[in-house]
Amino acid sequence: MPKETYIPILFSLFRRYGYDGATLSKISAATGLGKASLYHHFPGGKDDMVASVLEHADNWLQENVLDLLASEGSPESRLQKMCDRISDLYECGNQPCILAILQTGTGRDLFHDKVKAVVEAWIEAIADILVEFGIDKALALKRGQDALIAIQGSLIVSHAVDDTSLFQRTIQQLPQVLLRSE
Amino acid sequence: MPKETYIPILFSLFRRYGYDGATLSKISAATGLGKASLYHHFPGGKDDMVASVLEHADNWLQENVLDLLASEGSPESRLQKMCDRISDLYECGNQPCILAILQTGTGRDLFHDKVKAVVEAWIEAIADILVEFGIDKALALKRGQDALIAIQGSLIVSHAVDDTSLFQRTIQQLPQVLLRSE
DNA sequence: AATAAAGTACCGAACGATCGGTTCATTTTC
DNA sequence: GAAAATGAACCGATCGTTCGGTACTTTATT
Repeated sequence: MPKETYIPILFSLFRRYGYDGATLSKISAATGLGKASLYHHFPGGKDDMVASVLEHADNWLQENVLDLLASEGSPESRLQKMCDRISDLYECGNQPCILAILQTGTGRDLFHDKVKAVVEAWIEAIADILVEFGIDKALALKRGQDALIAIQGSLIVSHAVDDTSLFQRTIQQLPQVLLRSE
Repeated sequence: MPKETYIPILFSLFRRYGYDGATLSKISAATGLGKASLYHHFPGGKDDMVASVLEHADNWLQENVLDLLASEGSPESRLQKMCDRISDLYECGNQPCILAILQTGTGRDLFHDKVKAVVEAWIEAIADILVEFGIDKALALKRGQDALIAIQGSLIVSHAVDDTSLFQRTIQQLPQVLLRSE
């Protein structure tokens, strides 16, 4: 099996258990691969696996959000589509965000720069569409930040209180919150 | 030294490294205590330490937020004070939230119920003060949730992009956002 | 077309290091 | 002197990692 086969499995493991919690034993069991085989696909070991997962997430964001936000259609419909993709990514609020998870423990020191770059790109893409909509640039940037805050926060709180409707409500009202004139 | 002496150290270790990342070696080094001494104060081992930290955080929340929100003064000033305490707790956005951290890895399975209870109590305390202010009960509950979402989300995003002004801005505007009539 | 060489995918076994946890003799404190 | 607190050595288990090697497919050489 090619290396790409195991990326989704690694992705779900790392965002569930974090860098320190996702042990090679767990990874071996989940992928069905022996530890030695894992090192065939990812010579750099666990760090290599996380880096591959992050790269995969970066590509996903580019294709499903950034390109989408820069495409044609009304700002409302584009933001609406983004929210749909986001809801898929986090499985309606049932799955944590790898970007948030990787800010804890050993993972933070190793991948902070990459996480930062991805989050910043995301924020700027949202800000861009708001500027295009006619919103002041400084305000657009703040709202882009607020969008990420709402996404990450609703994921955290939804998991904490075991209620994904919280995440879904937040995502559903996100487009109008971002586009509101006030 | 009494056991309480080490709670703040454990607190800062666990919210920085998470359950799996905060190893006994790190804890021993940070507290200056040998493992035997740690097990004297916390016979239940690491789980006992985390439970004590969570209990400490629960007490902190009770004294600095819940009691405050239920005290006298205008809703604005009480919410304002809560935001000040919150800013202290998270050191102006420089420190993560233990409640968010403990939702990852091994810690999640062990402490999810306790985390859930603390977060729910927090949400309800905010909702109560909004009801007292004259806001509809259902809306007040949503805004209580939104408050926690804003706090947790701004912490995550601030750490991600290395900019605590994001957290500070969110906290600063929280009272008027919660009390807005609309 | 037959054969050699190279590459891909995988695994069992073991490595040294560190994990969380324990034991126990000794020191400190009152 | 009794009780609390501690340092040091140690436990089995697990950590991430490496090694040597097998099976199979693809490419290159003749």
